[in-house]
Amino acid sequence: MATIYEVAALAGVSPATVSRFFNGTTVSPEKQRAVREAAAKLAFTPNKTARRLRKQSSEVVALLIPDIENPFFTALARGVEDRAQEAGFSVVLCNTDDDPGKELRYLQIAASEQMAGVILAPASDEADLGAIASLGSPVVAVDRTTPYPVDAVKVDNRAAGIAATTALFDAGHRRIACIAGPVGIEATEDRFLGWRQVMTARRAAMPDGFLQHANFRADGGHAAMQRLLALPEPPDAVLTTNNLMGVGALQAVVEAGADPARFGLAVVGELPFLFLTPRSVVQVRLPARHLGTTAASMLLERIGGDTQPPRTVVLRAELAR
Amino acid sequence: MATIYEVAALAGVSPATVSRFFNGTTVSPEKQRAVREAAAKLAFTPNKTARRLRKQSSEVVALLIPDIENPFFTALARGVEDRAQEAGFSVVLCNTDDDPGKELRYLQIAASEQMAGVILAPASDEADLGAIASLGSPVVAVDRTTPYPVDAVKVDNRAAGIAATTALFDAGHRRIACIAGPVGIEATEDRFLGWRQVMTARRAAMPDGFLQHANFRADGGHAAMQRLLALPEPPDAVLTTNNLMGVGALQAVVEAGADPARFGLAVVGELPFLFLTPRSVVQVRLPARHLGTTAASMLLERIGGDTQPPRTVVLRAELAR
DNA sequence: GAAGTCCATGAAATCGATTTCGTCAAGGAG
DNA sequence: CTCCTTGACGAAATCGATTTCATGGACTTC
Repeated sequence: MATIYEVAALAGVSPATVSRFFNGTTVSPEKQRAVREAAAKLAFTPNKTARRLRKQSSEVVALLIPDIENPFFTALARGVEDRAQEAGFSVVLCNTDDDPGKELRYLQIAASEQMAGVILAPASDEADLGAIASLGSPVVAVDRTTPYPVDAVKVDNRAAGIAATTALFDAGHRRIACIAGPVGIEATEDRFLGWRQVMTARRAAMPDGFLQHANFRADGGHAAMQRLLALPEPPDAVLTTNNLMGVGALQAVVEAGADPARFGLAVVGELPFLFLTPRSVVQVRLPARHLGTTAASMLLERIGGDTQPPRTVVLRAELAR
Repeated sequence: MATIYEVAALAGVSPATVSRFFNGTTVSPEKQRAVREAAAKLAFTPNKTARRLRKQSSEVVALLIPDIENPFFTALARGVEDRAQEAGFSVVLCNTDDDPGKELRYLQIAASEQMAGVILAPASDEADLGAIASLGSPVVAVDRTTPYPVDAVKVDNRAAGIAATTALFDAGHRRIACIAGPVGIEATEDRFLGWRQVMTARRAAMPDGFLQHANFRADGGHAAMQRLLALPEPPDAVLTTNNLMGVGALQAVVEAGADPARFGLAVVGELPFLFLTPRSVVQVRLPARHLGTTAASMLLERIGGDTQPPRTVVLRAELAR
């Protein structure tokens, strides 16, 4: 790998001039040509590490998501990537597994790698954004918010929960259970609150056991659904507050021999790779990719020097079909 | 962010000693304590950029995959990540979209970022590994091989194609079509060859149109299936050479009103988030995660200085159920 | 007790870019 | 014609770590 010094020597100019050439400062035409030729001959690529050390910043942003195997987050990641790419930034994807420890580690890495910024779907409220924020790197929270004053992009989760539950009511269901995510995650908690609000307003019964907490994956939804079906008086419909739990729940319904077209299922999110799903399944489509592009845009503005007070953008989810 | 100099000053030692403390060289107990305390007080984190510049290497590996929204590749990525994590490495995920241009760009970035190594599912044979290889960073090809002499981890794709096709035969199908991926991708081409081998051996007819090429995504499989169903004498079964094309094909079968439990469908790979799929669907399970961990292990060995000649590891796929 | 090892340590060089500062020459104003 | 501004450009400092080299003291060994 050729260095700027070798290029300078070959071109008969100083390293400073080579640097200027590559960074757009004015350089006389003859020297431009000399540098261009020398660089081409040596296949020179500027060393990003050296540049980063000197400039104290990079063209890399970190994206921290809880689960890379969840299509919601990969779609979101696609959005971030596309937008960042346009602006000449690379994206580093990090899997936090909803583990605050891993999250913290990645945040520290982002800091010590001098990344230009961080987009984070926080695993917990404790996310030590303090560390990052005090560092000057901008942070944008996505999908979930944090108590720290940073930009955020989220979905109107309460409304999503309300829409989904209402749709189940409209389909004639009354005994509607809810499979919610782990406690403490604002996004899915709001969806659960939407469910409760509708249930209360419609004076529907919410017996013990109708609220199940589960991990965010399919196995969690599956187990929770089995618990619901084992109740003395099981529900005739269920709302899951994310997509993968919906997959697991549907699986459990099918396994139990119930007719999935009869049993009411509503999902906040989309059942991924949907094809044989009964039409009766209610889905509230979340703008995953859009969340990503919006978050990336906001981050890029901050990186560009925007210093307005933190904003929160709320996107609407819409009932599919 | 505190620097090593500030720590040194506070601890009353030289920067060299601080560096030695953090890198495990012998330092007297008193100075160890002094450095530890100073570092703690200043919340010192070593600047990775400076370290990387000096050491000419980093603890980051790049993983280049064609499609982050394909569960096969995310599972693979998980494998890579888990293994790398254990060894203290971070993984940077890059989406090549099966675009040789993007792939080349990311390879150059990997080079100029002085990444410790690259794991690559090549988008094309032209992948300019020359650039990377000449650089000294080790490279491991995964899922697909390349003409360059690098380590590789792949699946016995021919056998997978044979197993899937044979299963369709065993289920009584004779008019079996094949939806293959784009030409030039070795992995799926081998699967197609497996199909042809079985068809030839069993003297089954392979009329024009029974071989369809499609892009690797669900929409490609969907369109290809529609073309197959529109044939004057359509097939009664189909093999798709990857998972997402299988999703699309199944969708098309259902839409066309055919009974998916009757129409034979075999997929090399797994239908993701499978639940209502007819039991009759044949799936050849690919060890996605295992491909990832194996590739990561091989890469880590190379990073560790292993210089044996390039190896190719072939994993077996097994018929599901 | 002299000579030879070994080890902890600090000073200074180093990685490869960017950037400040100063110089020098050309061009414009008075 | 002289003074001043402007712009190109090179020398050298800088970013923050690692690493080489030199030194001085403690410890062995004969």
